[in-house]
Amino acid sequence: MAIARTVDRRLFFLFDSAHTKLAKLADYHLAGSSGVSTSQAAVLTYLGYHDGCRLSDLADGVGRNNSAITGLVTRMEKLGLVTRNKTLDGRSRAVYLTDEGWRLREVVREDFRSFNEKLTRGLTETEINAVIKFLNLSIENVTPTTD
Amino acid sequence: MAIARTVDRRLFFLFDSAHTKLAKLADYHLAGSSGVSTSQAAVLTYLGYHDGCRLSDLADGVGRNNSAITGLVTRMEKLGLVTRNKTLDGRSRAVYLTDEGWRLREVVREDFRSFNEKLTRGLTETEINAVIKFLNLSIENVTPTTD
DNA sequence: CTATATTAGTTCACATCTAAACTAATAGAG
DNA sequence: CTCTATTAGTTTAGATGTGAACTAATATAG
Repeated sequence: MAIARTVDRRLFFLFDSAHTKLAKLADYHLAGSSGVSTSQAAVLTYLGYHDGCRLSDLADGVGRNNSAITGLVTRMEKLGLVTRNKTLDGRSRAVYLTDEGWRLREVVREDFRSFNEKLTRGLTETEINAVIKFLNLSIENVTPTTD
Repeated sequence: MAIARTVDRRLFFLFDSAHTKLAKLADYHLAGSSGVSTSQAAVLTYLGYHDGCRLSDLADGVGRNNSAITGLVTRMEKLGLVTRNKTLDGRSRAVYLTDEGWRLREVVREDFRSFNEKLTRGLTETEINAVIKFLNLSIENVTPTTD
């Protein structure tokens, strides 16, 4: 328990550092092929499964708030990757991938296949599952605010 | 292997989502006590162990680049948490915690003790170690760029 | 000793995030 | 049907991050 307890005290900082490095690395990977940012890649990926979803659903799907999504989608619209369309409910907007969006989505998918493989290199199946459990717990169980 | 392989494809996105949530949660925790941001808390923590280090060392220590550190330290200087001092080498600057910085550092330490405990809730010792291994691998082994 | 290379930080432009305040549209109560 | 509450997105202000270009200082080669 002693060792883990020591590390526990810095677990979040460790997590944060790792995230910064991985995000940078992911951007580096993407820059060489699809050219989109990691955040935009997440949007492309999500829309591939939920094309035409509302902005709020997209926000939930990629784990960001509506405000972040507004900016992200606006930039992606300018790049010609997505479109914002009206819905039956006048308050909401549906987001669709454009042809170019679909094309890049495939490039991104391939990028991340190899990237994610690299992430798990050196870990056993059991260890990978522990990591996934930890990440899911972080997302689902540790939330005090509804936002 | 089938299940893990499916998840592997989205491991980074899962990681990214988890990070966004945890960062928000950490900020929420800190806001209620020390009042500093997560990034600033990382600086306070690191300086507690390496008071007077160079800006570049601080950047390495908290996993950010020099540019990010310049801004972060400037804001913290304005808040009276740190000072920038000259060194023998005229190019570099040493960063020191002020008295207020040291005080807040203790508050932050206590905040994170409970926060990190919460993070590991529901995980076994073995699983926690797998997570730590994964994070360390991410930081150390998956780096193609030097910066 | 000078000319060039390296190193440490900063500045700039801009992507990304958050929270809070705001607008617009729908829903629901009476 | 109208008034109020809720919901969906946007806007704003500001913190944070990146990479690239820049300044200043030290190191090193000749």
